[in-house]
Amino acid sequence: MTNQKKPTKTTLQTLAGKLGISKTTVSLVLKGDGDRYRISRKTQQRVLECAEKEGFVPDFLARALATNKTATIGIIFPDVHESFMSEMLKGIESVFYESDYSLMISTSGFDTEIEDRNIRQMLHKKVDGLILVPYVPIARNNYKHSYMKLLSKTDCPFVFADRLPENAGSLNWIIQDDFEAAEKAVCLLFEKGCRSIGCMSFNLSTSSINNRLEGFKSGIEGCGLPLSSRSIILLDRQDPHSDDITGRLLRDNSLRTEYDGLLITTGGLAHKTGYLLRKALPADKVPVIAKFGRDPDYFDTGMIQIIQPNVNMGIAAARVLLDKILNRDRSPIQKILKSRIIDIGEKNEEKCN
Amino acid sequence: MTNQKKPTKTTLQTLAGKLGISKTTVSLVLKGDGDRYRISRKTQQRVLECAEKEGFVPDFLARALATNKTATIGIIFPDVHESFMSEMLKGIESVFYESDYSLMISTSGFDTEIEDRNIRQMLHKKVDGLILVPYVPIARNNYKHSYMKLLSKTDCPFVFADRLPENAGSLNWIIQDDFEAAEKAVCLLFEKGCRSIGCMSFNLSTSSINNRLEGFKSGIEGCGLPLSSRSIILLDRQDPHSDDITGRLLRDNSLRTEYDGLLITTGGLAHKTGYLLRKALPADKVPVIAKFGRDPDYFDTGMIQIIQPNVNMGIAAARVLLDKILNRDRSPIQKILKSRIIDIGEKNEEKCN
DNA sequence: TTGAAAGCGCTAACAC
DNA sequence: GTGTTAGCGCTTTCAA
Repeated sequence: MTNQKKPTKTTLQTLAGKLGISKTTVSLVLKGDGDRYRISRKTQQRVLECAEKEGFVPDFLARALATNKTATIGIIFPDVHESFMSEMLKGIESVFYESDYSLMISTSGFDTEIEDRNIRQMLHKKVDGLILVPYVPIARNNYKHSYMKLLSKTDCPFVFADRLPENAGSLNWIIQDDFEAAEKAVCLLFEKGCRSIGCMSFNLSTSSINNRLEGFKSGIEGCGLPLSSRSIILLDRQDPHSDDITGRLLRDNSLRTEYDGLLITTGGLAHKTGYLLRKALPADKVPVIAKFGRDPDYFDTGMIQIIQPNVNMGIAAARVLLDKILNRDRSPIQKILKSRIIDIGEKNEEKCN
Repeated sequence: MTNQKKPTKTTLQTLAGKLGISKTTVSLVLKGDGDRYRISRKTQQRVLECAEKEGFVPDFLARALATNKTATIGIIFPDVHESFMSEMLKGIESVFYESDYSLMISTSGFDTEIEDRNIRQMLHKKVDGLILVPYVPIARNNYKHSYMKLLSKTDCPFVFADRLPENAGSLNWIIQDDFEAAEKAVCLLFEKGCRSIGCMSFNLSTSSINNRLEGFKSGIEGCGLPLSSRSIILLDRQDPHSDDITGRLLRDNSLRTEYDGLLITTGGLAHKTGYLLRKALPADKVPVIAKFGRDPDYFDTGMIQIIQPNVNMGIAAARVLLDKILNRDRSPIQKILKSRIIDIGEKNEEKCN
């Protein structure tokens, strides 16, 4: 009834007091190192029982301060809306769940300053490792990620996923086979009879997009088709109300009619383009479209889909990071995961939610 | 060249030493309390400069241990794939970004034990607050969330979002107007000429679904239509390969033909149903569908959409939580946010990604 | 105005 | 086998 505000949280000290032994012994036993330090079975037993009875849980912050470890992983995404975020996250979670790590997540909302700040914040909060999906601003060719300097001098292990910043040659990363996937998609379009194949993309100077464009070119050449200045359509704006795909398609007549096949490097752009073309052209004039990204469940777009290994990318990134955290070996690990191409009408497992 | 391993991290102590004053003074000044403690302007100036020069950053864990605050918010989602997660997250982030909080996120993957564990873990990690989107297992009518006990005895403020567990009457929560939205959607179907309106839903005993079902009934009665045992179709499985919508639609002929309007309580289910019905029936026999959830960009489903205020729900939940964290007032805050109904063919802002 | 010192609760090197 | 003790780096009360 008096100032019993504090239910006197059970601490190591409390336990030690109750048992009449020292904090050290208790700590050792509770960590499972009892045998290694040859603490008598009897003592161990008593400690365990008492801890159980008192519902002792070691204070996280105190331990973290002492060990400088937080069992927390930081993850930086460019944006929440990218559908691959949830898939990657699933993969990442599945790995870290086992080891009792928590995930601290932040998105940069397409703003490099925020991205920078978020990375700084995570390092400040002492995450044990970092998974980074870098954001690359559109149409700035020589953009340098300012956080690269920060990262270069941190002890905290990190791994890039999906796309790379500049100079990532000797760092850890997991990406997908953008080049090969684009190449194959072009071949598939060719097999379907397309002879005037174009490629449409946002003009992002990031590795994944670059690789897709290169893969496209290689595919075109591999099929013996000509490559012209009109083969690749680069969009400089993501804003639908300005000089982007809508405007281009409406103004440039030939753009609407000169292709019988189109490789589109991102899903959203593909859906929009498909939507516009279907509106603008008679059905038999709409080019065959191949695109990166999976269609939403239960919507048949009639496009060739390049399915990216997002869940696996998450798993791989998490595993690499865990390895770097646990082992002192800092030699870079780099992986390229395979995509899968789903042909038009090919059976795509159905999901329900 | 020698054992200079440690670049001797700058600490309060270091600074104090360099300046020839005490830690206290430095700490006070750096926290901005210099004036309040009437520390001389000159000293303050010196401290600030020195801290700047040395690039001093207070150690997060040490401060957290001392203050028992982590500037971290825990968020529990049932699953990453629910599209509303990314929208809510956007809202939540927008609020906490300002105040320099980090977000620790975990998903329970439709498993109540994991959900429980995750909450426990977040409390253990000393999050300053918790946003919970509870998972409710399908078809278990009397399910009790075991974490309610845990929460009842924690000091950590928390707020429920989107749906409520049992006994949430006196807790903080933000939900949406499921009842009214369902009711209105039914009226809209009626206005469109539907006279045999059914409702299809997963059989989840959670507040949001219950409210939608009640809203449906109320709407039906409001329109003067009869309510029969066949008005509501409850599905007990989410597994598409078992006795769920697919099976029901294929086996039960009348199910396919007895409705001219359908209210469906979740987006994924609606898309699947629409897909199946369009396949099974001639176009003029497919019932008009109203459903919760927004269609994917650039896909016209021809359904009435009930757009839920997900971003705002995130914002509201975050604000409430922040308020509870900063103020000692613990009286519950509860809000119901409005949904918006988009009629078939109504212009829906287009996005590009 | 400023400083000393007692925490916060745990870890780990070292002593007995 | 078990205990002592010095950190980890910051906050905060109290005294000067």
